[in-house]
Amino acid sequence: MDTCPPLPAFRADCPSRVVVDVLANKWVLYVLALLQKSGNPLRFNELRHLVDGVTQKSLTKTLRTLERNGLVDRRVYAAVPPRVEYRLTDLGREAAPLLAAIDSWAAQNTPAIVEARASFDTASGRA
Amino acid sequence: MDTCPPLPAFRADCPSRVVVDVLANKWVLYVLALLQKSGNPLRFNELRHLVDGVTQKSLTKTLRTLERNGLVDRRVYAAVPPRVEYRLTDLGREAAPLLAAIDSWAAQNTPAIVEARASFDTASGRA
DNA sequence: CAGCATCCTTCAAGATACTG
DNA sequence: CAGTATCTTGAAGGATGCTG
Repeated sequence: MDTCPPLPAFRADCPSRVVVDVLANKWVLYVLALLQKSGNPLRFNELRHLVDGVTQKSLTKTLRTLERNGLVDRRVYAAVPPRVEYRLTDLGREAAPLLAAIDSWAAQNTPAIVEARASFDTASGRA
Repeated sequence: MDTCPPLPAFRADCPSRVVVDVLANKWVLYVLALLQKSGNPLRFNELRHLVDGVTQKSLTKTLRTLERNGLVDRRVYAAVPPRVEYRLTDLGREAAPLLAAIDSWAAQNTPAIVEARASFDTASGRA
């Protein structure tokens, strides 16, 4: 049930597949990594500006998905103006470092990737 | 250049953003994780069957992307029938464990996620 | 402030057929 | 075997306007 030996989630009918589908997403990665690095709960508009380039619609959808999958806790405060805070759940606190690690690795290895890309493009572009 | 303090890749104009965009992908995760767990090079159709559910088109595109970004090496053998092997580059060998870790975590925590999801759905579905 | 609703575009992915 | 080419669909994402 919880594992699909020998290779988790590679089979389409494996339950963990849907979990990977949730996590292997750009905005999910940014939101979880940011909530972790922040250490504090973040409000909707805080996330909106921290996750540069995300639209309100995409962020809403991302946060709903994370909430639905038990990775993020959405807390609404009865106040005017409205105040909604998002924080990692215990489950989210486990997953976030895995995604943050990808962001860190990406940042460190961007030059190598950019170089590989340029090399590939020139090799393909010309004979 | 390589880092965007204090939060890598969260700004849209940060170069590492494109690297995250490559890695935060379902098929990329599976291909890299499989190549790592295999330890050996894998042929196109081997990957096609191991990554259950991927279409030939999507796999081709995924592999091209990985090759272009220096994560996978594509080796063609002049033979009949044609033989093409894919293996991790040094860069790919660094990145793969990070993605494999997500797959493992997903497999281990699927029950919790499924439960959270059911809980959320019943709470939303009814008053 | 934190969203939901709507419209519209685009572009990624599936199905299918063909080739070096 | 390992792809490429084409067609079609449908879901993701942007823009805009409105609301509790």
